[in-house]
Amino acid sequence: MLLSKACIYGVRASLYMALVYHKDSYISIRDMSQKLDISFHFLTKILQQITQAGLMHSYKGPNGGINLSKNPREITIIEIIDAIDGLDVFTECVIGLPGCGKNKPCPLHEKWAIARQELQDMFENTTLHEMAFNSKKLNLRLSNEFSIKELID
Amino acid sequence: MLLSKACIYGVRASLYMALVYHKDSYISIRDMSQKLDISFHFLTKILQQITQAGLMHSYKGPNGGINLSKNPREITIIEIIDAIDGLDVFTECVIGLPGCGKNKPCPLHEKWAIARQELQDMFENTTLHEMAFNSKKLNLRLSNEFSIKELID
DNA sequence: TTTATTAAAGACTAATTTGTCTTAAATATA
DNA sequence: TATATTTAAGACAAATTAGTCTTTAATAAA
Ligand code: SF4
Ligand code: SF4
Repeated sequence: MLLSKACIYGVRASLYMALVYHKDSYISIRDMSQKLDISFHFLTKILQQITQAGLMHSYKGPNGGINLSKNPREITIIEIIDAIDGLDVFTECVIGLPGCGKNKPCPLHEKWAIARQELQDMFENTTLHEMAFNSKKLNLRLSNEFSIKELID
Repeated sequence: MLLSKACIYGVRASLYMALVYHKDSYISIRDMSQKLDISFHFLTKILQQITQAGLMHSYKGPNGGINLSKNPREITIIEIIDAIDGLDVFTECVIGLPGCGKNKPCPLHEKWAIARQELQDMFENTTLHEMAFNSKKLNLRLSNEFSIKELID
């Protein structure tokens, strides 16, 4: 698995937030966890990491919740990944050898270095807005249970 | 991490086997575990999986060990990965959504489907021989401790 | 035939990741 | 102020992955 479960849930939640984005209102974690079929408490902890990384804001109390700290056009997927798994996967050796770099590269280096860069580019160049826009256009699914149209109604 | 530790160790061991490949002699797991700095017992279990997948043969008793069941020119890295982690990473959704495919693809689909195919191609098109050949040519390292030249002497 | 060497098998432990639960703190509103 | 709602924090448990150890089986060679 390229990304951990926690990271995957973080990306899904971020995408949901982009779908229902309104600059000045908060999304309840409880509500989101039900819509995305993710454990409420687990999701809470994941969102705390994302919040602590500055990508979202939280607000306690009635009508509180989470919102994106900037426009979804300005948030890329790699920022979510960085907040949860970190970016090691984009710098480390695919067969786990130490000292990855130009000095003593492992045998797979030439190919892997290209592939991991492409993966990094993919996550760097995909914004939450772009994902949300395509999702709505095609009525894709963010969970087994609900289609996007059902989620944003 | 794209590949599990077990899988990574399996690939390193396979590469070592290709480096010292002689059609008719066996490599001791104990010796290999020391040269590659991998736990002997853990490596034994990993090699059992690879052996059971038919990629290597084992032989008990004095001067026994493991050897490749075909020429390293005919073994690709993906065969090792398949024997240990399986190939799910090359077919599944990057954000873990069920039902990956044309019916209800996730928002990242277009980019991820290309990237994961490239990764699969990379592992399918890299043979143990190719890795070993490049490794020897450049005197790369398979472990922290020893350079290739030290390993095959 | 006895002994030493080697892999196979499986029980066991440790570490990490994933997930659950309880309590505390902040906030809105009655 | 009292109550309900919501996130924060952290203890705890379950599941998975990683790693260790012991015993058994096969084989070579003395
Ligand atoms: S492939 Fe190499 S340089 Fe690339 S990662 Fe492996 S060791 Fe490092
Ligand atoms: S990206 Fe899509 S189609 Fe591709 S994997 Fe995700 S759900 Fe499946």
